[in-house]
Amino acid sequence: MFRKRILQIAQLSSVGVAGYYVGQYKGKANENESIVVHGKAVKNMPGLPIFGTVSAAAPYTDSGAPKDRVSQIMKYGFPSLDNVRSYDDFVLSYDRRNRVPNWVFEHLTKAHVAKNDQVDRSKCDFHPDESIHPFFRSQNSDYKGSGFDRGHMAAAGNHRLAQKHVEQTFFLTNMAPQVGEGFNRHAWNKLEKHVRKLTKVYDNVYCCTGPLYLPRREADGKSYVRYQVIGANTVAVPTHFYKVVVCEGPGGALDMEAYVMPNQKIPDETPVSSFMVPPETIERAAGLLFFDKVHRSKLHTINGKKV
DNA sequence: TTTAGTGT
Repeated sequence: MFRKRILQIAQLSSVGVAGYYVGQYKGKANENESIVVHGKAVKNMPGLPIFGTVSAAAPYTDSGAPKDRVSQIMKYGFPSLDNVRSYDDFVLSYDRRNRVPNWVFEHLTKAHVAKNDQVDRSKCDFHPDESIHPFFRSQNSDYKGSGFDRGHMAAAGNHRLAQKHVEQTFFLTNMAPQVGEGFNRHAWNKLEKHVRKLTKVYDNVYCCTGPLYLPRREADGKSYVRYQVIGANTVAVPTHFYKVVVCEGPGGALDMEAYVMPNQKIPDETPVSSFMVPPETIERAAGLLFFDKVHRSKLHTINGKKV
């Protein structure tokens, strides 16, 4: 059934994701499995930042090496630490290589998405984010004439509590090139509205959004990841976008939904639900773990199905 | 309604 959904997406996008995931989505979430870190078995506990930058940067002393060895090796600086940026109403990780976000995180409630006459989207302008090094910063000129929209990852309509909040969603750090007609302005917008509507049912909605670069089988039978880049700063045009949401009901019950949509014109009648995929699929493709602190067994449903 | 780009 999941495979069928992926196939639908693959057909829609002519992107061969199907073979990529077959037999894999059941493989995750074995919480009792031990993981070897620094030659020691470590229990795979949700929320333990085994793979995080923090642990990579922390000195490891069990080998008898000098405590400050890491700081000696890295004397002149780490090439990157996660490039996380926190704004007033959303948080993102910026992909300096592709000049688009890795992921953007939002917390939505009824109040955050409610209509607010004090907030005017039309007063907002797209701005380059000066906190990003100029080598990696995307500019409005990169998008101009490209044929692609500056597509919000954290949607402007999700941040209506204050004018300042909606304005911050217009930083180019929150943008990725999206097909406008039939995608950003239609199918993707429909998905964003669906997520906003979840706040009518749930007290809290946690939403993670980002790009994907999925491999596709080409004429020679081999798979390649191929994507366009635009502008002087070679901003990557993702092949797909994902959205993973966790919804918290009144009793603390958790439901998860996960979507992947191809960055292309999508027929208007296509239901949002046809883009549902197992969250593991996105995690494997993106190299990210979503809602790692939530034990998957605490989830009542994933994509509307009992776990 | 919300998502934007282009032309003025």
